[in-house]
Amino acid sequence: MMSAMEIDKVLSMHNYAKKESFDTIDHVDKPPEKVVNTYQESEMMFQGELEKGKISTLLTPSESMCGVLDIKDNSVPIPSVTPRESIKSGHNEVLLGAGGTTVPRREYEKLDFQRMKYTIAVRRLLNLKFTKEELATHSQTGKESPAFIGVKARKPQLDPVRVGDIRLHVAKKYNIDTSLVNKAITVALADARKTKKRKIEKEDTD
Amino acid sequence: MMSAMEIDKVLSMHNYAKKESFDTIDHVDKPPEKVVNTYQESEMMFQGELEKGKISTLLTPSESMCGVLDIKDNSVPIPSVTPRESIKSGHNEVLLGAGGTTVPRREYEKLDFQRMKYTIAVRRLLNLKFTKEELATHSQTGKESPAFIGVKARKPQLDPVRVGDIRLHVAKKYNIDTSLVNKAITVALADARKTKKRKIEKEDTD
DNA sequence: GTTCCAATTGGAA
DNA sequence: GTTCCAATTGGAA
Repeated sequence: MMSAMEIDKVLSMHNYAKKESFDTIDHVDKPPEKVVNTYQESEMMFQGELEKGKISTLLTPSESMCGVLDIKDNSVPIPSVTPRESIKSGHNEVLLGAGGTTVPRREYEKLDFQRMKYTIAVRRLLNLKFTKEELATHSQTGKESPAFIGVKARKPQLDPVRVGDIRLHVAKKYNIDTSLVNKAITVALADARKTKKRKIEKEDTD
Repeated sequence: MMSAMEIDKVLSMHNYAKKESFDTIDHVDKPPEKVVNTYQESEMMFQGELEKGKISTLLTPSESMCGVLDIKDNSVPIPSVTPRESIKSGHNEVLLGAGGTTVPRREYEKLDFQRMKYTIAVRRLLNLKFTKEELATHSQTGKESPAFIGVKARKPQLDPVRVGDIRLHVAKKYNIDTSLVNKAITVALADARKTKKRKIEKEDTD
C-alpha cells in the first residue's frame, strides 16, 4: 500500500499533454469570496435568437405553459441559443463567453445539447479547456473543505476565467441557475480526482 | 469546554414537545437504498387543476415560451396545484401526499408558495411535521457520511413516510425534480443540528 | 437568527 | 468506466 503522500508524489509525475489556451488570464490570483453569477456578462455575449415557433411545437399545451421541458429534471436544453463566432479566433473557434474562452468549432458542434444533460455538457466543456491533470488537482474555489480544515491540503483554483465562461454558457444554454452548474463542476472535479487516483492504484498493483 | 460526548448527553436532555402525527407509519424500518422519486404517487394525489389562462398572463412572450418563471432560480412555484382535502382527517387537515401525511389547514394556508423559494417551503413543512429535536438528530437516509465512515456516528432516519410526502408535495408544487428537494432537506437538517448545537453551547457559557 | 454554499468521501446506479 | 448522490463542516450572505 502507498501512503497518501506517496500517491501525491506519483500524481505529480503523471502529467498529461497541456492543451492550448486562447485566453489571456490576468486575474487568476483573485479567487472570489463566492462563486458568483454575473448574469450580465452572458447577456452581452448572446443575442437572444430564440426561435419561438419551434419551441412551442415541441411542447404540449400544459408543458408550454409551465416550461416542463426544462424543469422536470433539468436535463433538456433550450434548443436555439447559439454563440456568435469569435472575432478574435476566426471560423475555427467558438467563443463561449465574455472572458474570451473559445473551443474548437469542430468539437463544439459535436456537442448535442438537445440530448445531453447540463451536467454532461459541463464535463465535456471542462475536458475541452483543461487537462485531466488540471481537473484532478484543482478545485473550483481554491478553498479548503470546511469539513477538513487543517486536515486535507487545499487545492489550487481552476482558472476562473475559463470556468466562468463555461459556467455562464451552460447556464444560458439550459436556462438554469448558475448554482446548479457550480454543483455539476464540483462533482466533475471530484470524479476526475478519483479517476486518476484509481488509475494510479491500478498501475501500482500491476 | 464540553467534549462532543458531553454535548450529546445534554442534547438528549433537551427534548421538545412531541408534535401530533396523523400518519400510520408501518414501514419506517425499511430505508430505501436510494431516496427515490416515486412520481406516480404524486400523480395519484392531485388532479392537475392548472389554470392555463392565468399563468400565461403572468408571463412575457419569451418567458412563457421557455418557462423562465420557474427555471431562472427555482424559486417561483406553479400557482394552482391544490391538494384535495383529506377524507381521513376532515376539513381541518390538508393531505400532503399518498403516505397520508397531513398538516393543519390553518398552517398550510399560511404558506405563500408564490413568494417562497422551494427550499423555504421544505423547511416550513418539515417544521410542521417534526420536532426541532427530531430534525436536529436525524438524517434523511440514516446512512453514515461517506467522508466520515467510522468517525461520525450514523443518525437515525427521519420518518420516510412523512419526508416522502413532503418531498413529492414540494416537487409537484414547484414542478422541480425531487433531487433538488432532497438537497434542500439535507441542508435543512444540517442547519437544525447546528442551531441546536449553538443554543446548547450558549447556555453552557451563560 | 436563518439560509445557502462548496470540498470531501465511498458507494450506488 | 462514468455519473450521480447524501452527510459532514465552517463560514459567507
